Amino acid sequence: MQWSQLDAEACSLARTLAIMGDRWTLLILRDCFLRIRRFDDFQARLGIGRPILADRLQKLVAAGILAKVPYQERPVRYEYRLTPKGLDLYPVIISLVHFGDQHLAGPEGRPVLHRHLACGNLFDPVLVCSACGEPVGPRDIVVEPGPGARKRSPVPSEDASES
Amino acid sequence: MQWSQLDAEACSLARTLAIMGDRWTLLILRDCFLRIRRFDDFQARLGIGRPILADRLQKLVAAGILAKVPYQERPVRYEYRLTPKGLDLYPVIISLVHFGDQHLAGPEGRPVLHRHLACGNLFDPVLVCSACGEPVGPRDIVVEPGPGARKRSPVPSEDASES
DNA sequence: GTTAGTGAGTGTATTTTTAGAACTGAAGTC
DNA sequence: GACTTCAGTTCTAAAAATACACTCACTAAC
Repeated sequence: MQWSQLDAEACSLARTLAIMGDRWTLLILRDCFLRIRRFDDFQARLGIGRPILADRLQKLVAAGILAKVPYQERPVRYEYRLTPKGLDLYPVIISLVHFGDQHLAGPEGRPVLHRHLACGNLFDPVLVCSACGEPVGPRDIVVEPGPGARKRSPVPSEDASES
Repeated sequence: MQWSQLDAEACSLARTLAIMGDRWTLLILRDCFLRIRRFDDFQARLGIGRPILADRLQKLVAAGILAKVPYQERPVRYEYRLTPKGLDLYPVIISLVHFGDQHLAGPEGRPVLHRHLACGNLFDPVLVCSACGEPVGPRDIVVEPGPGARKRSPVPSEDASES
């Protein structure tokens, strides 16, 4: 399988990874959620090479995750803002951060804490079922083919013919 | 910034990405959650090159996300199983899949659906606050330095010294 | 007791990415 | 007119990922 044909896979994970599966994209997105918006700010914070940054920003714009909007006219300068689609990536970022918090924090503890404005408490993200509101774990779920399924679905059944 | 020093960053996202930030690792993990466990099964399903697969599995074992356990003795053969730490990556996988479901599904619809065994319904994952149980979005949270914070925290304040 | 077959990997050559610096270009500032 | 800022682009060299064929250990068959 080639990287470029990942998005043709009938797998939502593969399609998502086709957009954000490289080293830098998620780091750029992290900064987007921290309200970094300008080219040079990304570059300075991340220490990323300019050509790579330009390429990644362009791809994120093409994917509809960021929007390039002018913030001044005379020399036209653009900044990059999360679109509603981009904002939907928040659970991904938070889940990733939470895993790092749980398992990868050094002896000093977590680098950052998250406070929920609505209730005022420090919190951890919890994944719950939209139907019943209970937390869901890896063994609480069954995967079923959906309308967009193709033969090579993530369900391991392709060896059925030789069993 | 070099890829290799990502895990030294005082950022949980960067540390997590240092383990799983490449093209293949998350795809391998997806298959792990679908109970794929053997070298050749991964290889056949993913179409990944054997050297890359060997490398990634080794790294995941080193990171404590997978465990290599023998499943037969005579020629000692190993399979790769998720550790408890690995199981904690479930929210990451599910969030990524859900983003793909929402925004990247083709006109035919979602490739797979998820059913919650506990309540029996098809569902979407929702991220809620562990303290109050309410859903959290990108603008409902403030980030505060934690005990493991260093000067280069994700909060944009590093230019203070040179301004 | 050679020969073929399987599962799990290595080694090497090739392609891709990436890093890093310098350059462009438009506009404002001194 | 020289200098600076921002947002890139264009180079080259170096690092990394990748594909492909190959090895190794063992089993089963002949």
